[in-house]
Amino acid sequence: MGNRVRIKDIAAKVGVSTALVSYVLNGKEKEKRVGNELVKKIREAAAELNYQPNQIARSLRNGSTKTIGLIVADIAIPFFGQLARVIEDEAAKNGYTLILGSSDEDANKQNLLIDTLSHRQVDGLIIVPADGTSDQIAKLVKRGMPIVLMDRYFPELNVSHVCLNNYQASYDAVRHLITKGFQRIGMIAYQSGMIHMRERIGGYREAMEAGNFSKYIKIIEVPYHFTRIQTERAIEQFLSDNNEIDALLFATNSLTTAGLNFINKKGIKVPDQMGIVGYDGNEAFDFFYAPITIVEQPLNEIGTKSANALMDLINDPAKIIKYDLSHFLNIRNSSS
Amino acid sequence: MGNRVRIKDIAAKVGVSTALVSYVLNGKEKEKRVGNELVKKIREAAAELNYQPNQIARSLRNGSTKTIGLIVADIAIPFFGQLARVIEDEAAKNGYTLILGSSDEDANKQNLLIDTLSHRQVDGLIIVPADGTSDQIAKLVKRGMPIVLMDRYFPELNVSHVCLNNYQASYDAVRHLITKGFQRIGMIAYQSGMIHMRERIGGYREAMEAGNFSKYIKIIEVPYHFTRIQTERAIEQFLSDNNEIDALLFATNSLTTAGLNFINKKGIKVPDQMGIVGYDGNEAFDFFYAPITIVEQPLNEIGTKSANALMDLINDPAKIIKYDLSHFLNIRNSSS
DNA sequence: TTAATTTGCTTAATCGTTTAAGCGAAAAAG
DNA sequence: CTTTTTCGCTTAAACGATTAAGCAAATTAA
Repeated sequence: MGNRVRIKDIAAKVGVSTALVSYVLNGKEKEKRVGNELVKKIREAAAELNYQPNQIARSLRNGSTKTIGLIVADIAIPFFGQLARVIEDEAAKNGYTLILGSSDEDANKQNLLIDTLSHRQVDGLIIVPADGTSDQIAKLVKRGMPIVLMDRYFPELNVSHVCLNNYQASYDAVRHLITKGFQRIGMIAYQSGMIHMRERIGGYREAMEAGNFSKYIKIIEVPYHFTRIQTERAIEQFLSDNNEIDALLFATNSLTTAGLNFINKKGIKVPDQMGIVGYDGNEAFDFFYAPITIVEQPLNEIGTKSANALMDLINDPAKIIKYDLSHFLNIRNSSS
Repeated sequence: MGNRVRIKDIAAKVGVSTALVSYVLNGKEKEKRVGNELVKKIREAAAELNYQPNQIARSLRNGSTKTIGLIVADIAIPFFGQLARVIEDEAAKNGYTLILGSSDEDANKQNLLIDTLSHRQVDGLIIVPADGTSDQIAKLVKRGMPIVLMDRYFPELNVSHVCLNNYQASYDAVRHLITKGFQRIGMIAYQSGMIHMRERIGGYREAMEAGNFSKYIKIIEVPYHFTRIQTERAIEQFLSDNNEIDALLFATNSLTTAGLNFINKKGIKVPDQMGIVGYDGNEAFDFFYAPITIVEQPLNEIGTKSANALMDLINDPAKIIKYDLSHFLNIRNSSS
């Protein structure tokens, strides 16, 4: 703490100015033509005193913290945890460190996090934006903050993003179910105006129409909180309708989990009584008696592309990049 | 970026010194007796210019970054993701922000992370220490860095920690299996000198001895990498022995997952042919045809206690706290 | 009326780095 | 032998905030 060694201490020990020490420790001894003898002495003194550079001071002076902020919905959700890990590694390769925040899909929390992180002078932000936060993002961009949106984006904003091609993913999932003979396919999604959810729903809808099953289109959107109970209610509602459903497309991992639990409880057999396709892999779905067919997202690609898009943006504010990546439909027993 | 507003700009706009602005924005206008008129003007100017404090400059001056470093084995593992989330929230309540790192249970990576984070002047560290890093921790402590070890600790060091009472947890799990009539209970653990693993193994061993089943004690320790294949080999080895086993205790979540996959593949029936108890809950284990009995750790308690222990330590370096928390044995079909 | 105190502000140092500018001395060029 | 260039180093400002110290002016006390 108080005994921290500063450049000044090394300078004093060797008997030179702090400038020389800084040059040497930053590897600029050639460029700044520091004498060979002193280079050695400075290196030795730094090692001997166990000098640890103060990145805060350096950040203040350089105007760059080599830090990137990551705002996800909830780091406890494996999908985001895995993305965080990929981003962490990719950032580290380039000398960046991660500062973390979870928004709980809440606009106010997200706003607080953005403030906290930008006060900490992060060089850029990777954000999984919450519903209705287009203004927050727009304001940030106008202030000149490098931003990459991940998992979702705002079509009205010209901001970098790395997402799944959600429309295509849902479309393919439904096509697959139809191919397997399912017709009365229902969908359970989150109540959200965000594009990723609208596209997942849109893909479902259009695939149903393309299959001439418009009359069987049934979508229930549940709120983000109390997912479990709301999902149960949604399924109950599906079941109590005259036109029973014979398959379900779940728009996220947690909806799938909640749904399967309930389907199990009700004794509904998968896939005989109900075909199932979910989003985002999970070990849980491998252990289900009928392993679950999954729309898999390319996590590594999303993470690395997000990190690199941000670092590119930091170096060149004009470099706006938009990715809509492809899914992989991992077909298993639950849908055949 | 370049258009950032500084205290100096507010001072210029109002026509006062930067000192006054700082006093007002920090709520010290009474203490420092700033005139009411100016207080209002300064507040207005700050709002009008949309002043955003520079936490880096403040950190440098104050010698505190209001930042805590969190080093886990892998943030992509839900167990650590959930802990991170709890810590994030608890830290945020006290104005602290999280900086994140994953060590992969690797001493070198951990060392790099510790350097990176301490260069960034984190006020303290919460570490899930990798095997063989006692020296790293000791050195940090000697340097005066506030540290809380989580999930595991080093008995030889007088450092704060928040862990499970792993001995008791394994002991209870084995007692439970014995009660249910299992006798030839094997254990699959990680190859690790870390106390948490030694205690989990120790608890197993002593419960077996207490049940007069010493002769059935069989432990295989698999390396951290290539868990999947190594776990399969371990189970094969158990099965090929003369004394077949009738139950398995898995020392972690990922071992359980790997093990169940293989047991499934081999067509072994749980619990009739093999009783199972694992560590750390996971949705996956609810969906297994025989839901898995689990040693559940009190994640919220571990996280909040770790965060608070660290913040206490930051405020009072003498306040060393050690918790060994209790598990909850969630008994389900896999063991009865 | 003078001295002491209070009020309300400014000045300037400081945190630990980085780096442009400058300055003798030595070496090279004329 | 003088001038120019190169070499090897130091000085000091800057990043943006905080805060101890100081200083007039106004107020109160003596």
